[in-house]
Amino acid sequence: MAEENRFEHIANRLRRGILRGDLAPGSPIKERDNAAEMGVSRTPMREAIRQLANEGLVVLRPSRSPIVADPSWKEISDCMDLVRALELLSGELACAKATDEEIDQIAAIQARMEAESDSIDEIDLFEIDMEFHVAIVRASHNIPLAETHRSLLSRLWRARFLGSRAGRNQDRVFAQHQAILAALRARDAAAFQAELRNHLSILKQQIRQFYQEVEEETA
Amino acid sequence: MAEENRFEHIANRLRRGILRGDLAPGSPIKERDNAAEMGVSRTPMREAIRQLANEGLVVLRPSRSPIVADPSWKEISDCMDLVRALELLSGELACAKATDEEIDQIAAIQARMEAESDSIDEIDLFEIDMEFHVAIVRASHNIPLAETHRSLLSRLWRARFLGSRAGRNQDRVFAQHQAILAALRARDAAAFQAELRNHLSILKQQIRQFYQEVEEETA
DNA sequence: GTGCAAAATTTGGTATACCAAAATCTGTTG
DNA sequence: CAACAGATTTTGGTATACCAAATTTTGCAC
Repeated sequence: MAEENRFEHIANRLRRGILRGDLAPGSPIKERDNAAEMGVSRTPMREAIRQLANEGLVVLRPSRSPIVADPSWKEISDCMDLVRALELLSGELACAKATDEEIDQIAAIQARMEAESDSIDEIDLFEIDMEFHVAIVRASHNIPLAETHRSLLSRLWRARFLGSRAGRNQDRVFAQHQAILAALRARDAAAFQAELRNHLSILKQQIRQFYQEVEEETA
Repeated sequence: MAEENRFEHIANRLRRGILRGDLAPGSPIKERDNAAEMGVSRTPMREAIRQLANEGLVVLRPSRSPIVADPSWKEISDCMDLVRALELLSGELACAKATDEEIDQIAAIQARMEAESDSIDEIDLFEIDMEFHVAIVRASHNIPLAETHRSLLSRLWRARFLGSRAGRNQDRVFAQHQAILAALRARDAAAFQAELRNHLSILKQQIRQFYQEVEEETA
């Protein structure tokens, strides 16, 4: 994956920690302590924290330690609405501009997902799911769109992961992906968007359910 | 406006320079030289450059000076498609959720724009135009959406400014803004989106024209 | 025990110095 | 004159030290 600067390395490490839940939402990330702990100076740690901050994974507070973001359901929901809008646009563009090779690649991702679904790690499987969506957006041939989408997805990663784990409906997800793929193959933007809407609305529903359960437990 | 850190100050200054065209697209921004020139150390200059980089205004190259971004027409066009998608979503949400006060505020912005149109600076007028669009997005009550939109707008600022200057059709813009506003007042999402599409397509057309003229001159 | 003021700590921000990699310049050699 | 190897410069990255603002703790007085 190319060269990895120290601060990128730290950022990745922190990101993983946050997304896997090792660093609890709301817990502080002290610049100095954390840097010392990982054996680096403040400088790269600073950059890493900034990076995660503008990915939305940590929040900076004036004169206070940065803390791991703890998004409300509203925030998650807002992000998902945004992701939906971006993927709908991607669908329109991809149906018009994607090359046949790109569509084959997307299909290959889905095939891989189905093939490995019961032999691999929960997290790895989920990563493939994300890849599927990312590949579709990339097929739009709109780079700023792809970048924006990627950044939002990483912000939603944890919520989507927890939701999908709670959901336990792999087969239905596969069917939805296949339907989306078929629409793309047919270059039928309207069908694509309909299927995508359906897929994402189910996903969102799942996550909402998960958040409600957590709230009930907390209350 | 809050407090302004040194690096924010530098970032703003550089941004203005880029957007106004004082720093030509493609010209290098040397960390050290630039820092010395502005009487600060490398540290805040670094942060400022990073900031502008992830706003898309400068591009970082490995082992080379960062340079002022020089977006192609394709890139501008892609960003505008993205902005359009975001504003269309905002319209849908704003029609459903904006408060009457917010709508009044948007109307006030437009009124101010019309009132001051021939007494103020070209750039200031343009700033008000941007404010109008930002206010609509804010009325969606979707913060991630607003942030994403803001970041993209700043990236497009220069292109839109140059396009609008070339266009010289203030009255038509006013009419379009009023139409959008009326749809919002009526909470008619479909009408809102139709008017917005129209407005943005004209804007884009203008910018395209401008880019073509520049290309012809260069060729 | 309570309230408040002063001291100590924590924090972000900045300056400066150093290093290694990369790019560029330079001088020599064929 | 061309090509190539070595030296120099430029660049980004990192470590470290210092400062001021803000927070937190401490301790004294009532």
